[in-house]
Parts: sequence; structure tokens; C-alpha cells
Amino acid sequence: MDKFKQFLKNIAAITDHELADTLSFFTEKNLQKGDFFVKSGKVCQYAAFIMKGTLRTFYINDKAQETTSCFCIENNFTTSYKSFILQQPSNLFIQAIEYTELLVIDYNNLQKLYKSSPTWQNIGRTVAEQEYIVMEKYASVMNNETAKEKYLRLLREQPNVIKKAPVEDIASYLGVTRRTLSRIRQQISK
Amino acid sequence: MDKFKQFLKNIAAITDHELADTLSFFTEKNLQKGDFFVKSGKVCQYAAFIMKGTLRTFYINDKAQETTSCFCIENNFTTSYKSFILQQPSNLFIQAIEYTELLVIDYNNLQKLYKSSPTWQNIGRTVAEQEYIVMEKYASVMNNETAKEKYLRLLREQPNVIKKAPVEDIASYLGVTRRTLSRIRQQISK
DNA sequence: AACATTTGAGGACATTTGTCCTTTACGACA
DNA sequence: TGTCGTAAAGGACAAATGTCCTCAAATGTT
Repeated sequence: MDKFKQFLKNIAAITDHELADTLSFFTEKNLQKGDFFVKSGKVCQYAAFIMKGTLRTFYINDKAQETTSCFCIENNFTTSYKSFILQQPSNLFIQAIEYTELLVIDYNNLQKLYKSSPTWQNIGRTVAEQEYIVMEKYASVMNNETAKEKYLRLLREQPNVIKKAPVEDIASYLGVTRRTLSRIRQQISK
Repeated sequence: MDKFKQFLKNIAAITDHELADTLSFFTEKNLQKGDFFVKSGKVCQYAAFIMKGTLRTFYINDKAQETTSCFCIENNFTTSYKSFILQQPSNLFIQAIEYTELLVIDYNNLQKLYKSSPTWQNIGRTVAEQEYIVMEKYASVMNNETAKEKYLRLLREQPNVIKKAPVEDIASYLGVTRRTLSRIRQQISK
């Protein structure tokens, strides 16, 4: 819980009093390995702060291939953002790849927080801006780096993901096939 | 000017009175072919609505290659969004690829609008959310579609860009070399 | 422990894309 | 109108990646 308080304080100046008043809007939710937090086709009702564990965000494209867009680890915020904002069916799946503990808030409660407090309005806008920046960085990385560079980045920035996620998912995150990932690992091990 | 009014009205309910009060914050700016609206390394001071013309957004990566991330056409909003929000040096260039007419607002004036009116706060947040969604779509397209599919999409969604932009830029937008773009065009012409 | 099932590594070949280069087409300007 | 310069097309070969496959190691099950 302290992790979440710190996460909020890093975004906006929020008093302990305000925090105490608003934490009741959040509830704990635990996921077993393989459980879905969001499913494609359904409206994403919740936004979550990850206290423990790892989630994989992916979608299924026209060619019926799964593409992993993101691995989300603890101390981060996650949701199917577009679906959540617009309250429209999600095109993303979000699935726990290990046992995961979340702190979630539903859409209506978040709207209440926005209305009740300028601090929360500020948090909402800042999160939107941050999500934009994260997405821009993602797009930039995906466009500019080779699969090998992306793999090395993952190894550097999220080493646990490499240990926890299956090869299939890592390959789809890098935008290559398993075979190519195998070759990349071979190159690196030399 | 009417185009801009319509653009705003599509985002949020804004009265003609409010519009009249706030339009004075915007100024016209014209660019000749090749002129830069934003340069990498400098803080982006302005956000712009494109009344006429076409702009290309690009960056230069580690390997000193230009990568085109976006072609912006009339009736759209453009800026180096990250730089503008954070008031930090831009990593993007935005350049007119033909004669272009803009309606611009500087950062400080926009902050004044935010403070003076909840309607403008609402517009600001909605634009942030829209920019997120556009970026997500962009990342999704770039990851899932082949260069040929992306070319066909460009042909469908922004046919004038294909006529106006040089091969070099279109190729970098598609994430391939000129040689591959040449092959794609050859395939399509059959 | 023994067996079945899943998962990762890597061989062989086909296909795609990049690199380097030449040729062709087009527009600017004297 | 000629010619100069720039931009696009495309040939030839090399390199990278995908497809299909097998084998070995790890994991799960009874």
C-alpha cells in the first residue's frame, strides 16, 4: 500500500488526509497465473496499480497472431487505457503471467474522484500525458531498434520478464518469430 | 477559421461567446516548403491547427537515419507534443513539405486558457487522450502491418501525401528502404 | 520413478529485405 | 531546346528473417 501512496505522491502533491479519504475507492484484486485482468471485446471497467507480479498486454491481429505490446511489472499503473477512457470494448487482453496482486478502481469511482477533487483531476491528466509519453517511447523503440537491440533493452530494463515470460511472448514483443529470437540468444551468448 | 471553430466544437461544447474571447490567443503563421515548425533540440513553444498544407514529423535515430513518424494534413492539430507538454527540448523535427498555413498558440497562453476556463481544461485533457489514442493506433499499425499494407493504407487514408512527399520520406514512414518501396510499388502496379 | 506433454534450441531451405550500383525519367534554368 | 542536376526505378548479390522441421531439455502427472 505504501508503494501506491508513493506512486501517487510522485505524480501530484496529495495530502495524507486526501489519500486517506480516497483509498477506500480502491479495492484489492489478486490474479493467478493465466488469469485475465482484461479481455478483448469487453469494456475495461478497471484501472489498476500493480503491487506485485507481472502482466502481459497483447492483442490478436488480422492474421490471428498474438502480439505482445507490453509487459507490466510492479509499481506501475495498467489498464486497457483506450477502452477505459472511452468505455468501449477493449481490443487488448491483459493477462497475469504469474501470481499478481492489484489495487483497482472502477471507472465510475474514478469519475467521482475527478469531480470531487482538483488533485485527482490533475492526477488524471498527468497520467494521460504520461501514458502518451510511454506510448510514444514504445513506438519509437519498436520502429528504430532491431530485434536484438530490443532484446538487450528488455534484458536491461525488465530482466525478470525474460525469466518469467515464455519465448513465444517475448518474440511477439520483439516483433520476430521464435526462430529469430533463438538466433539472437545464440549471438548474445557468444 | 471556420474549420478551426468546427474542430473545437467537435471536441467540447464551447459557446460562440467563449470562442470569440479565446481566438485572440491564437495567431496565424505561414510556412514555405522546407520551413521548420519545430526543430530537434529546441523546446517546442507552440501547438498548431493546420488550416492548409502538409507537415512531416520526423526524428533522427542513433544510426543517423531520418525516420518519418507522421504526415499531418489540414484540419488537424500538430505539435511536438511531448516537448510542448514538458517544455523540454524536442527530439522531433516538424517540417512543411509544401506551403502551409497554421493557427498557433504558445504554451503560456494555453496555460492561461486552462486556468481561465473549465471548457479549455476539458479540451486540453481530451486532446491528450486523443493524442494517446492516435499514438496507440500508430504503434499498432507499425507493428502489425507489412510495409505493403502500410503503403496501401497511406494510399487510402492520405493519398495526397504519396503525391507530395519524396520517396525517401515515405520509405522511412513505412520503415523500409527506398529499394523495398520501389519493389512494393512494382507489385501494386501489376 | 516413468511417462506424457510442453517448451526452447537449432538445422535446412525459401523468401524477403538491404546494400550498392547503374539506368531512366523529370524538372529547373540558361 | 539542350544539358545539368536531382529523384525514382530497378538489377545483382549478400544478409537477415521466416517456415517447417527435429531433437533435447524441462515440466507436469499418475
